[in-house]
Amino acid sequence: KEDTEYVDAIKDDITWLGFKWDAEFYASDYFEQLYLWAVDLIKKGKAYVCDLTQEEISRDRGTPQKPATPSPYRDRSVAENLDLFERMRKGEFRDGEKTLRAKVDLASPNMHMRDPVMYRILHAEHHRTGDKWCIYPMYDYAHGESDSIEGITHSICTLEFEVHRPLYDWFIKALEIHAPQQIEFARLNIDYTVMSKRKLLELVKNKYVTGWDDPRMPTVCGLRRRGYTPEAIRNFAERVGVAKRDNVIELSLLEFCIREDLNKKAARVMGILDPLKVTITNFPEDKEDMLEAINNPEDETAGTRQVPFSREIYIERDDFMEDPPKKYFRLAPGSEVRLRYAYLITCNEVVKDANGKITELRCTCDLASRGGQAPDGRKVKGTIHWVSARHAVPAEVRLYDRLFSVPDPDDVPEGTDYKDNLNPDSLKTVTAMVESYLKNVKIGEKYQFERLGYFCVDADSADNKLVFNRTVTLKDSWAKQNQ
RNA sequence: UGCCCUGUUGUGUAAUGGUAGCACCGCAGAUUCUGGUUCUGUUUGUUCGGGUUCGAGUCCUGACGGGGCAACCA
Repeated sequence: KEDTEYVDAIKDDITWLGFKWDAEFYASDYFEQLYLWAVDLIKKGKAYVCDLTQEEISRDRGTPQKPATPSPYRDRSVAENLDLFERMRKGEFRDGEKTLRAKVDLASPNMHMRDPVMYRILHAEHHRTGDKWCIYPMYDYAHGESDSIEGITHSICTLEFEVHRPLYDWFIKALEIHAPQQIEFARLNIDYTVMSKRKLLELVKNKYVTGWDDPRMPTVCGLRRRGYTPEAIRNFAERVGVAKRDNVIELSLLEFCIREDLNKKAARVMGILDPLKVTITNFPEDKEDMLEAINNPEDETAGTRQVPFSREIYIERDDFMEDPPKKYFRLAPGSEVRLRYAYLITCNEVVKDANGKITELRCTCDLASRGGQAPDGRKVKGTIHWVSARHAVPAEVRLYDRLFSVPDPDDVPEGTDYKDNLNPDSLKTVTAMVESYLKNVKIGEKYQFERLGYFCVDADSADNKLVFNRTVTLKDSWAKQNQ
């Protein structure tokens, strides 16, 4: 019954990724044919009704080295099997009382060949067939036969079904029907990331994350909300390739793909995640200067915008150091930097509170450097981003980190639950000051906050509140050499 | 101690029996009003041992490593 919820979600994801499908098929549409074929197998002496319980079947299955012990019902007559199977369908038995089993090979080293169950009794409502059926085919029986009905030539699935292929082929051959070919490939893994649906479901159920579309989830809808684009994901998949060997892809490849795409598309914008007030002492109190900023240097057609500048601005706290190391290009006492698109400023005074925390910088600017270029042609190495204090608007910004704090969440030390390694700092929310230009953004739009990273307007930003999810940080060679 | 799958740079993926290539990562430079982008250069690889061959990542053989399999789940 809840099946449709997942089916619909998958359809949404596929559509969003940019794919279409010709037609939809449901295994349940084939229940009648599957039933007829099962009868056919009974008649051929290749299937029988078994009264053993689940536990008994499991107990008698043997081990890879030791053959299974035959079910006492294995040699029932065709007539009796036919009668019993029909009565199973009619609902004369309770759940689990009987099964239909294929008569294959009890000594096979492949456990799936040891008389697998084809049908079990389940008095349950089906989301498509309602209460028409009380016996349902098992995956191994339904899979190949459905493929055959649909005229499939190549049936692609993941590696864990490799051992099922002999059985897949066995049913097709026994039924003498069109033979599709099953081909397996390795699933995609990403380092530091849980990909198991079972485990992700637990994270959702137990509210470790806000839902399947939590921006930290490695789901399509999660990536989407995080700001990943279909193009980037498709590109990623293409670069990863398909093969049969197990793989673990480095997260950096995914990040490369999204940066590559967003670099071309995302409008540049200025925002300050951790504001530090700067007063330009020689800038008139009431003056408002409008400066021209380029929206996207990678895309001429994106045009320009006007950015207001005034006496009081905010800069990133990281962009000032009182006692800078050798190669620090940004603001420091006595040093000069460029405020992007605005003026060259020099820091003269550092104001601190009682605890010694820096609360304000007092700077002077070169009024002749309006636009960012000094008339005398002198060069400054550093250019930092800023926002006019008077004009800036607050925004909630969510910074995401890896959900897990171990290299491989699927390979945690013995005895620990993988959830014990959840990273408590995987979500950090800060109040940022962003340029007023962002007041009218739409949900889903992507921006690059200059020097900070790519951000996506979140679906939560309803009631006039600006909410951004950080998609991915910019590459930062300075941070790297200083870690 | 059964059967199946699989071993190519740090990662992923190519190479009719004929120069081991591509991308990411890393490193080094150049350009730059984003320490971004772009551009250039660059380190590192066929798991091991036999065999066939003029020639083996590729074929044969033996070992070793990794993964999977014993649900009335899919």
